Amino acid sequence: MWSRPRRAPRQTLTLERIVAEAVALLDEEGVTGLTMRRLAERLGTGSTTLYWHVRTKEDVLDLALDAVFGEAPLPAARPGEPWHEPVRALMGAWRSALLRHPWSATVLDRPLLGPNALARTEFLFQALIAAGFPAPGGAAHSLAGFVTGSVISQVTWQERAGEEVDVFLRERAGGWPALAAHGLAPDWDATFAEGLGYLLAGMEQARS
Amino acid sequence: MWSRPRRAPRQTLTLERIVAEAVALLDEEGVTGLTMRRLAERLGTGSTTLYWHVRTKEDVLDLALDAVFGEAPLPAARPGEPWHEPVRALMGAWRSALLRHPWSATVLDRPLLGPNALARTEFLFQALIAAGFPAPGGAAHSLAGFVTGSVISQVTWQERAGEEVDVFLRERAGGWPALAAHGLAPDWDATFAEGLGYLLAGMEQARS
DNA sequence: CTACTACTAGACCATCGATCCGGTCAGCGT
DNA sequence: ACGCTGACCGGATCGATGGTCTAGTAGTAG
Repeated sequence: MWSRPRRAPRQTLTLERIVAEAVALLDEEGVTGLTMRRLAERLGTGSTTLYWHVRTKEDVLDLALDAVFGEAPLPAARPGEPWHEPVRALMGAWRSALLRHPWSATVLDRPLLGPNALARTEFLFQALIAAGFPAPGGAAHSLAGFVTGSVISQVTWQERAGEEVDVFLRERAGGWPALAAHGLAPDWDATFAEGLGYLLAGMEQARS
Repeated sequence: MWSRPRRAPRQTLTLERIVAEAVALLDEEGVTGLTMRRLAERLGTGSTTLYWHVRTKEDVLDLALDAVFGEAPLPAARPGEPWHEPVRALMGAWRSALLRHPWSATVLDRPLLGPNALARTEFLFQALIAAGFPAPGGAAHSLAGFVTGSVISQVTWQERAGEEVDVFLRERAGGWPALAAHGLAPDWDATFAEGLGYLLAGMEQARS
């Protein structure tokens, strides 16, 4: 998607409108509710028309996902603050944006090559370099992967784990005593903060 | 899926055979290649028959994914070893199993409630408790999320990032200098080990 | 032998992503 | 003034999919 050139617009139906409506539709009905026909209908056009602006449905998802990344603000640099502050802020904003659109978790299995995603990745690399990591690749990928994994875990448990699953787990809790005692219904925000803290602490230790 | 009872078998076509063939088909053709019809055909039966053993296609994916988790061996306890050794071994095996079946990354957005996945999660919790973490929930979820995210990152970059994407990124590398300099074509094994090291180091620090 | 249940399958349905082909309309060179 | 080109639109349609309806068959318990 990102590597193909854009066309010159005539501005009746624009890529921007398509993406905005796609995000709205995804928010309302989830990933299975996104159909080219339904999306076209909401835009007051035919499904065929979409294919002039977009090559496949995958393109729509790529664009929608990058729009979500765009919601995560890049932290402003405050001189004198410890290096991990902007990193923590970025990862938190990253996570929040994804959680605000839970369908995004289902769709994270694609390369994040949109401009918004790349800008945030670049920010992360720069922050780590400024912090004194000469080879920030491992740290950056770890942080990004951690956010991705955390969001997916949380969303799948929250969304899919309804009554049925809960009952099932508690019924057989005897088979998984430690998990049942400490793993069910976690405080997701706290869990994320804790894990991010571990990562950053380990990185701080390796830095010095 | 996991919360529904099994039927008594007559053993011509069994759930086990279905799952094994599903994994094989997924390995060969990826997640888009898994069709109820194709799966049935490979099993020498009609697609309708599958629906007697399985309620939806989602069930097949649940089962296939749990079969993959089953490939990760549970580390044997060796007395006297540091607490993070079995944890590191488990996470490595977990990751390896998923990477051996790259389609699993596309399918990780579902609750991991199969017996194999739960057994490994339970092992993780117990190892952390034995290590002295009184409330291992945060640490365990962090580790699990980290593995999930790492695998997804690696698979998507490796699979989808072909020639086109590579060229695209290097062309515009000027826009993301730090990323281009340190983030492309990483050594995935080393990156995973590094990130896991950060996590474990941070946890060790919090423990003491 | 009968009845029951495990199990199989063909025909069929709605729906989906995507394409074919035929249009419409704005702007620009002449 | 004119017509042509290319941006843009959409109805009809294709092949395929997940899933159901209905009608069976075969092994087995009584």
